[in-house]
Parts: sequence; C-alpha cells; structure tokens
Amino acid sequence: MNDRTQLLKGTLEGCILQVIRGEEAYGYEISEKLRMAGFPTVSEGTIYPLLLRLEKNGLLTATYRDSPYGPRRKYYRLTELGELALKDFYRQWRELVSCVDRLFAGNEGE
Amino acid sequence: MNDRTQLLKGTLEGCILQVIRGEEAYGYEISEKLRMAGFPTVSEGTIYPLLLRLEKNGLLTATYRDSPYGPRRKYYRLTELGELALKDFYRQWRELVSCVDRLFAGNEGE
DNA sequence: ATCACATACCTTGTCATACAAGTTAGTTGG
DNA sequence: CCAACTAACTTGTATGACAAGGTATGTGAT
Repeated sequence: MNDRTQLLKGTLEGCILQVIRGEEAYGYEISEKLRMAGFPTVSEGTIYPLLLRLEKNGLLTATYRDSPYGPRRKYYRLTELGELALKDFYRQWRELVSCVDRLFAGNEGE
Repeated sequence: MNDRTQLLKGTLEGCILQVIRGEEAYGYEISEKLRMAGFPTVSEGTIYPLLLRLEKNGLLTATYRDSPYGPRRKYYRLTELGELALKDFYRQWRELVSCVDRLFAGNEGE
C-alpha cells in the first residue's frame, strides 16, 4: 500500500547534502554511498533531478571532471547556503524523530 | 525552500494509526493529540482525506456518534489490517531513522 | 571488430500525499 | 442575532520519489 518512498520524502535531500558535505561527490558515487549507509536503492530518476534542483537553488555548485573509468563526472560541492540548509534539515529531522518517538513510547515491543 | 511538510510524508499515516491504536478516536481529536505530541499543526485538509483513505483501504472502520458539544463525531478503530500496517510502518520508520543516524554519526554537534 | 557490461548523466510522465482555502452543520454564550 | 468553538468534508495545488527510457564513454571477452 504505502511503500517506503513516501517516508523518504524530504529526507533524501538532507541526506544527500550530508554525503556531499564531507567532500565533493558525483551522482553515481552518492547513490552508492547511500546504498552503503543502508538506504534502499535510490533510483537515478530520483537522484539526478534532485541534484539539479539543489544546484539550481544554490545549495550546490558543480564542476565536470574526467573519469578513468567512463564518461566525465559531475562533482558537487556544498555552498554556504547548502551548509545552512543541511543544518536546518538536521534540526527538523531530529524534531520529527522525537515527536514520533514520543507517540510510540511505551509499546515498541509489540 | 523545503518546509517540514515533505518530511511528514508517509510518517503521518503511521502516526495516526498509532494514535487510534490505543482507543478509538475521531478526526478532530486526533489532530489535537498530534499537536500535543509536538507535531506542527496538522491541517484538516490533510487529516480528513487521510482518514477516509485509510477507511477505504480497510485499515480503519468508523462509526458515527453524537457529541455533547457539536455535530456528531466519526469514531475510527483499527482493523486487523490496520494493526499489521502499523507494525509495518514502525519497522520501516525505525530502519529509516537508523540509516539517517548512520549517515550523520560523528558530526551532530556542528 | 563487435558485443556485453559497467560507468555516468539526463529526461519524461506518473503517482502519492500534505496543505490552503472554502463549505456545511451543530452547540453555547453574549 | 452573532461570534466562537466543535466537527467533518471537498477542491485545487505543489512537491518529490520513481519507473522507464535515452545518450555516451571506457573495459574486457569473443
């Protein structure tokens, strides 16, 4: 009925910002890292539009670089605005988690 | 840019099931309880369609009862299917939380 | 050379769902 | 009578995840 895709809404954007935060990364790499973090496979139809949107909104900047293994890669870096958005996301995320926890407190084991 | 509404996607459904789980409740009451749990005010344009959808999908059953204070209330109860869906939601929710936590582990304080 | 496969990026169209704004109704109190 | 609260519902809009498909480059096997 309701698959995980609805749960991901909004979360993914923040998680991608977090992945890029440490060091610049390109799309294909980001989806690998998310998979390694345990996320269900993130579709390319999800990730590329999202990256373009973040770039357009000024949270990311991009530069193309050649790859030794295939076509050139588009590396993304966080802007100042991106850092702020990331902090903001994490704050809101923690708040949501604590609300849900409060609601489910007492009957986890059932 | 991205307000909390996107973060709520999918989460709300499970939380409403959880509110109803303990004892039957009606829409207006549910939105109050969510607010008390710390959720940002949940719009009526959100909650009533959601309840109708859950009813239509067989996760909830409803009975009307008179109210001493206003128009009659529509009380919802969880079905077997609803209980299963709730368990399923919580499992997926915990999984998502642990993925995000894994990603952000190490630099919470910044 | 050719074919399969992995890498790498992008586009189009579809679906689910949260919300704003508005509608209809009942009750209570000034 | 009117305002305020309770209570449910409808319509229209925007967002964002995804499936499916397209383009292109490099590597290794046949």
